Amino acid sequence: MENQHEHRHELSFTTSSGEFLSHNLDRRNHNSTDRPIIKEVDFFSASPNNKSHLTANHHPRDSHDDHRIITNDGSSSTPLSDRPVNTGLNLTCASSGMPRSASDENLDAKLISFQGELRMLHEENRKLKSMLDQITRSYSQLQAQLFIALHKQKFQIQKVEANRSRSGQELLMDPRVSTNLNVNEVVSVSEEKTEEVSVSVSPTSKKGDHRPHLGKVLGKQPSNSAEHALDRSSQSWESSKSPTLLQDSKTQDQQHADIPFRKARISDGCQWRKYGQKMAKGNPCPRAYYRCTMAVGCPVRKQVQRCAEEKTVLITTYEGNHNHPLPPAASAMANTTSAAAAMLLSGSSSTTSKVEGSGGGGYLSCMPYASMATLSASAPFPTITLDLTQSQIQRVGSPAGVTFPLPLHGCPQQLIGHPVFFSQKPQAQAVNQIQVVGQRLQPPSPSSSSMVDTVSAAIASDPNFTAALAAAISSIFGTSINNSNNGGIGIAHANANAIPLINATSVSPGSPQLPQSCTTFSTTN
DNA sequence: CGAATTTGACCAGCGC
DNA sequence: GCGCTGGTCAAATTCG
Repeated sequence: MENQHEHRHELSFTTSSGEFLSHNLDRRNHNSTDRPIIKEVDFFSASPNNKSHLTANHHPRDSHDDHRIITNDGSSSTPLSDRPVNTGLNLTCASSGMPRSASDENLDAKLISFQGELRMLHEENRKLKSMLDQITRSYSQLQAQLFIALHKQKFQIQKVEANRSRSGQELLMDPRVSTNLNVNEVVSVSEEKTEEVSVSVSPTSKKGDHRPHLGKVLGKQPSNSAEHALDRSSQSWESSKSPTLLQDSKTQDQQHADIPFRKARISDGCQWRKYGQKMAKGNPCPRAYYRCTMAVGCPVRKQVQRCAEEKTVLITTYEGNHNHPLPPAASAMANTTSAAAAMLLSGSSSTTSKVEGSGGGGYLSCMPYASMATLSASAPFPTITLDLTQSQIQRVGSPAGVTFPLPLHGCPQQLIGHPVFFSQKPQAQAVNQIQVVGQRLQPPSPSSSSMVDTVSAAIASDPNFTAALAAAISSIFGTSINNSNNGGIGIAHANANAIPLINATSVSPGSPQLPQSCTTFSTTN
């Protein structure tokens, strides 16, 4: 009977509803006299050679394939109906006194019935496992959102209390205070949408430095983490807070420094060194300037700035061409980006309708994934691409993950030169720009249609994309897009998943690489 | 202590 | 010419 337990245990283990399966096994066992369960399990021995072992003397350990049928590893599962199985149930029915042939037929019918039942169980097992996975994911997401919500609530309460406790005389004595308060309000609004600062900041004990440091919680950040820098930039704003507020926020940060939630950090695969930061006109968020440091003298630079309209959108503008090979891991994502852009090239009207129908950023802050719309703001005309990196983006709550950069080495030729991918600085390359504008009106080549369809389907199922696109277009055109649904809790991580959409292949062979620029819009949820 | 980041200063382009 | 804005530099600061 020890073997019996062993089998039952494994069956239960491989079934999401182990209790249910065990129940069925017990029931079947009762129907088959006192024969050990082992022999019933052996019905489904995977190897035809085991047919000879399907006897009452067969030891279950002799047929490991029995377990393989219903292991969690679906790849090793073998269809039961594909092999003739000697059920051995004649032993259980031998006492019936039926003729041998009739008994065999009866057993065959039973066997078919059992096989069908097992298949059903198998299918149910698979469904239950998928359900369990989904539930687990949802649980993680909800847990993360709960942490964020609690943290935000506490933070806001403490901030209100801090504001109340401050004396009006203090406000009058230091003219910087009022100004800083305004800044704080702006920062607060930003935090309301992204929770960037509130989620994972931790205090620093260094003298005179009241800025919380993400790195202490998130671990060492790669130098190419643009959003990290932006986070720190946002925290730099907070460095201008009054000491009272700083003290409060510091306390708050200390209280939540041990929050298990970690933001997913996305890099674009290149190494960037920040060389400047400026406050841009019309945007309360600072613009950060980065230089590619993957190779000496690489002229590529990028600017990262949060969208003024939608703080969850990161605007990353690339300029120049890399003079070095880019990480190979980025090629897959680059292809995806190219395909996605091809979709957009296929028809802007459908894209627009999707944006309008998406309800703005309603989903933007609710989804655990990020997608990316890409615009070019540096060109005299708005251009749009997108990045479907969401499949590679780490889920919130999972260990810090990194996606890889996507140089457009694999960019389809029909995309090269199109303004969506290839916008040049007007003041620098006026002639080339005219060519670009001419290409702008050209439809995509038919060869891209299948890819377009594929990507279109993927995009259609991604509300994040439409939300990002809505914010991007809103930023560019200044149109108001309905954001009434944008009340969800955002998962705090910014995707500076900037994608260099420009590649040397976009320049005719032999010609010098001209400075090029492209702006990407990435959602940060 | 080295590397990366921050940040004020400086410079250039552009419009008035 | 002046002011505004964006981009870059480089010393100071921070961090591991």
